[in-house]
Amino acid sequence: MEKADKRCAIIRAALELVAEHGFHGAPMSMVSEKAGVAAGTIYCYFDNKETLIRETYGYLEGRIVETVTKRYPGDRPVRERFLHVGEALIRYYIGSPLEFRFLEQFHNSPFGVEHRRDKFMGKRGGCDIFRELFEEGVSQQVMKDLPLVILFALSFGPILTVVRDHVLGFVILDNTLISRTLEACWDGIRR
Amino acid sequence: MEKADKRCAIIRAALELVAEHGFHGAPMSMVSEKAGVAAGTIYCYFDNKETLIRETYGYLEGRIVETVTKRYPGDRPVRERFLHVGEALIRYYIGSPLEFRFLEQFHNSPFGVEHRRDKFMGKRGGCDIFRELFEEGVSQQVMKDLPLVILFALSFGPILTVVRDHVLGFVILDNTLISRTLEACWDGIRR
Amino acid sequence: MEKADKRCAIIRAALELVAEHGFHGAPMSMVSEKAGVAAGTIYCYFDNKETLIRETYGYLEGRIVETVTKRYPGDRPVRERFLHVGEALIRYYIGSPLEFRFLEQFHNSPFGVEHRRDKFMGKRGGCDIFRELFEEGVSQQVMKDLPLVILFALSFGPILTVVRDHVLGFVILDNTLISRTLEACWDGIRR
Amino acid sequence: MEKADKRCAIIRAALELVAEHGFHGAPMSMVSEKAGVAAGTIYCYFDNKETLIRETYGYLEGRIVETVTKRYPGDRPVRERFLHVGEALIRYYIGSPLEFRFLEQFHNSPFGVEHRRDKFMGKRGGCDIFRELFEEGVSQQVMKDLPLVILFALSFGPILTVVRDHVLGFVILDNTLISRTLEACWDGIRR
DNA sequence: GATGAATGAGCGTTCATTCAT
DNA sequence: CATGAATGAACGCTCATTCAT
Repeated sequence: MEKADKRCAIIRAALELVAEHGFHGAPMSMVSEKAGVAAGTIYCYFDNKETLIRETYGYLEGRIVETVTKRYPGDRPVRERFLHVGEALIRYYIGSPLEFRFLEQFHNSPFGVEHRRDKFMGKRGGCDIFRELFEEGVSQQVMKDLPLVILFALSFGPILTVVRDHVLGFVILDNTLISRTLEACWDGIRR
Repeated sequence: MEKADKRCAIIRAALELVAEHGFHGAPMSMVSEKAGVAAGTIYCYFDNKETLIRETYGYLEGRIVETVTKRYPGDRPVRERFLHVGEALIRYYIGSPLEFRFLEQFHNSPFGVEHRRDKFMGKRGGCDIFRELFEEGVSQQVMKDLPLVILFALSFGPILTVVRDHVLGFVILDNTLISRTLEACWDGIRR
Repeated sequence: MEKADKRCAIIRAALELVAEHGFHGAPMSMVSEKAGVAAGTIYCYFDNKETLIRETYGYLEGRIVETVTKRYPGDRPVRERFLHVGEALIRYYIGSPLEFRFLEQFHNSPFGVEHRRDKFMGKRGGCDIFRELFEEGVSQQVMKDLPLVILFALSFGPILTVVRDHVLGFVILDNTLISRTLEACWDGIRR
Repeated sequence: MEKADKRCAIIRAALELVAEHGFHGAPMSMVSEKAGVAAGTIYCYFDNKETLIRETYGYLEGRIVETVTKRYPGDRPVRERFLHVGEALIRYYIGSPLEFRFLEQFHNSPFGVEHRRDKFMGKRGGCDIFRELFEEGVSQQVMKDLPLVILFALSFGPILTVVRDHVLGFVILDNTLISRTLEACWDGIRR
């Protein structure tokens, strides 16, 4: 196995175990077993468990930014861009339920809170696209004049909840349901 | 100390510790210490840690139902009832950040998922009032004709997100912001 | 087994294992096994390994002070008192080779150095009797006018070395050899 | 890099790390890093960690013998030779605190004890010069008629202790203090 | 019922050593 | 010879749970 492959296998294993059982239900011994490496090998690639989880998160974040950015209609109206972003997110999450569950676990851990705070406090990351979109929406007066945080909540709150319900089998998000849900979100934030 | 008091003290201690440090940051020994009882005593009242956490959750659920039900304007229009429920929830959570944090921890644990599944699959609980409200909203054609799960997501997704942001200090929810947020939620679900 | 007995058994086990194999050759698992308790039990009595070792040291220090103090001829000339102290030390160490080895290990560990520094810097302990003796010796002009540290080295350096040689079997310290060695030490420090 | 250079670099690295952090604070990986070689390379030169430490000790022993032997006034009286040896040792140790700390660590490890035993039991090493000096001192009746081991203890016990105190900063050994200390040692062993 | 000392499986992590390159 | 990624046994320590009192 190549070096990069091994690193990747460890991240995959961590991803899956954390997604299924949470941070504390994913002992390093289990991660190493699932990745097919020895216990100590993980520490050749990651300083400690926290770092492993953070880097797994970073890896996912990259993929999501990629997903959302791809074919982003930067020159279309705000509404259309919003719907694009929402749909990209929902489709990505639905297609990668493990990733989705991992992200939920991460966001709900101390790391996640800290991470959000950092990002919020200015150290931007891939979220700039969201910020720009909403700021433009407000300044063009097509969105309600609410704090960004509230607009985010009105948009991503339902999206994440809806995806969770889908992943848990409480609803099946087909194409029409996805678009109707996103339209409803738009109704929530639009003027 | 009375028997009921002791039981209650244990639940309070569990609540606070889980809220502050998460499930795995709340060892039984710490719970017993905070509750002012011996380590073994907890097991006189609860079979094991899982049960303790579940019952703590049940206790909170009861209080929330109480909160939402109190002064519930059952004879007023759907919109008004929705706003009442939403405001009751937000105010309760904001006034009881510990409870809110506990609930978030619980919902994001394996227990939480299982719990939601049980409730969804028919074993109702205190959520009937929500269900009734939304079913009526749909049948009266004042709400969008979407699955209940989606309407829940459009309503409680933003509410919980917004409260979390408040608790973490990313925004301050004053009276006007609360009502404007709830109006926006209503825009999302109304026809 | 009584509570105090268990604590004592753990200290004995730590003492023996550290004496024989050094700090790092005395894993907690071995200590617990030797003490006849479970691994976790040690932590009911001591915060961590460091504390266990420190308290073991403290226990020994107490016994030594006791030994040296007992029948200490406080009203006799400095020389006589010096010989009493030296002989008490040598006899104690020879009679308790395990204790002696432990002390050597301790003194040579980071803890030991720190401990000496603390004591030296003013936080006195049981060594006051030594300090008094030597200060009086200097002021009465029966000892050389050298810094206390040097006088200590001239006295305890040989004593500890000689005991070590005895314990390792390089020499057998009988009564005459003990007293002749102490006389030689006295020759080293006396005016 | 030459083969001999590499070997030497490894020994230097081991020496420094053991001196600073003790045997167990000097992992092979750290030694290799400090020496500027790969982890596995050490095993081209030394069978295992124990061997590395032993050979590091041997290297130091050689340097010390060299130091003590240089300008050794073999034709001068015993007293003078003793003072030369003592001063050479003290000056060497003080000038090479790392070496001194390593030696202390070594002497206090299981290896050290075994090493002393071997040497004592006949497999002589560089200590012959000491042995000769003291044997001559005794036979000329300028030294006390005590076993060699005791005379060694009376000489080197204080010397090592005094140097340790200097290295730890408890005293500063200037020229006069060195010579006065050595005179005191001589008082201890002389007739 | 209540206690809390005791348990021991399991955790995250380290590091001497190996071996394919 | 030299490399350094990989190994896995062993470490110190935690904590849910038990049970004699």
